[in-house]
Amino acid sequence: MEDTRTRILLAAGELFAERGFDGASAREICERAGVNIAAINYYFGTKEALYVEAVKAAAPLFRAEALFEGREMEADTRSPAQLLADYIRLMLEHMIGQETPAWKMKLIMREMLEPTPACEAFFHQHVLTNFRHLLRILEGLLPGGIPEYRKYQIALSIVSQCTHYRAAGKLLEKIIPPELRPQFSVDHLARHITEFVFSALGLRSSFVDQWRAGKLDCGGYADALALDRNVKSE
Amino acid sequence: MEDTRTRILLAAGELFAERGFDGASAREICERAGVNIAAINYYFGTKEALYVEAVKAAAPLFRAEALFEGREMEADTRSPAQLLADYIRLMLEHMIGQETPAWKMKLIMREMLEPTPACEAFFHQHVLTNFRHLLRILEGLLPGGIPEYRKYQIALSIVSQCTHYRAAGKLLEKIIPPELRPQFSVDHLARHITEFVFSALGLRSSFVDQWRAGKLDCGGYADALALDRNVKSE
DNA sequence: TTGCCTTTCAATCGTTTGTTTCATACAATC
DNA sequence: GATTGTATGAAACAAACGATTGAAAGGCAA
Repeated sequence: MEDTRTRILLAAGELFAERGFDGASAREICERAGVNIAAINYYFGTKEALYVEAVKAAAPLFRAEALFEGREMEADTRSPAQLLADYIRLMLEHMIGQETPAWKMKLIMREMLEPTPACEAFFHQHVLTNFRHLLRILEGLLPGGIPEYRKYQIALSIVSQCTHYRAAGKLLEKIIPPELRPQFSVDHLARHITEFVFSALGLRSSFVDQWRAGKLDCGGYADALALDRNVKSE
Repeated sequence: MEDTRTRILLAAGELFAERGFDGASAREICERAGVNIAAINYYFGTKEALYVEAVKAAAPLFRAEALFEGREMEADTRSPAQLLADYIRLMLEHMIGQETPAWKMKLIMREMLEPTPACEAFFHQHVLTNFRHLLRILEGLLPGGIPEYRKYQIALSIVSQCTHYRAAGKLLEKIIPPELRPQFSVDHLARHITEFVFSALGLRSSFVDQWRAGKLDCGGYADALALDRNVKSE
């Protein structure tokens, strides 16, 4: 039955994400899946092969290509600023959104922290294409003369802010006071990070004004948080 | 001999950081330490107790108090901007600097990603005090009327950029082209992140000008990277 | 029914795990 | 020199691990 294979893969993904490769025993995986221990050997061969399949099942989430799904690359009328805003929101949705299964992103973050030899090449390619997408978006925003390393630094400053909320997830739950937690939803964080990045890039005169005026769509917010209206202006 | 205990603790710290609690076997730890297996029981009781000791040995690194070492809190003449610049640099030095043992920060990041029940309370307290230090620095920079959640968002945007270079360390080595790698030293990153954050906070008119004029010390840099001089100005 | 192939199951394989035991070696104290 | 407390070492403990086996069960065509 194909259903058995799927159940194993799901249970394995959840447990691998929760406790890592060594922490999740084959017996517990099969117990959660409600199948016999031998099934993991029958369908996947070894536990390691099962792990690779679980990572491969989770990795497609981590794609910036989703930004362009349903659109033609050339016919895309979005401004570079809107593209960056969409990118940030897409990342955050994957990180802390409810739609995508939590275990998939957990497993991917685990693979980022310490790459498994079995998944290394495959996974590296996935992350690299995603990162290059962001670099291309930035090239539309930044002037041509900007040195290459600066693009990398800026890109990493952007992705780090997004990934941090899953990387340090358990810890943040305890650091952030409960009454402040509503301000750390996908919507709120997407708005904050986008505004933070735009402001850092000195794009306030044009893009952030559009942003504030509601001409850029990101999370359906209309009101402005007015970052630098509150900031000390000397 | 006290030396044996120390050797075990060091070997355990390195191996726990490398492969996690489950991945590092007690036999391998003792083999690396050059002691008998029974020594881990003799000095620490259980493997778990040894892990706790290893984390406790590594955690003191993660302190913002180091910013003020050798100074009197009240007599500190540094401006809030300089304090933030120092904070960023201190974090980065701990993350990717050569002075502090790499395994200590690896172990701490591992504990951040998935807190061990044994270390949870102890570790939480450590991170929290560090985070509150950053919040206090920000309060000196930002106006009084700014909402609390904004301070948290900004603080997290800052720490995420610093921690990211260790959290995704192995992966970044493959993403960043070799010829660009010199630009990702502690000095270069401290400068980039500080400037990125200052610019984002709208502190360009005062602090960043001082920064560019070399009046703020951070990493000994004198030349300006001139972020927004390169940025498209429409 | 019969035969055949796929799937599931209980039982067990050889390792490796963390932990413990007991005997020994060392150094200091009486 | 005998004794005591500390430290180390080789061996073995039960338990859990991943992997495998051979038999049983199920479905399906002939």
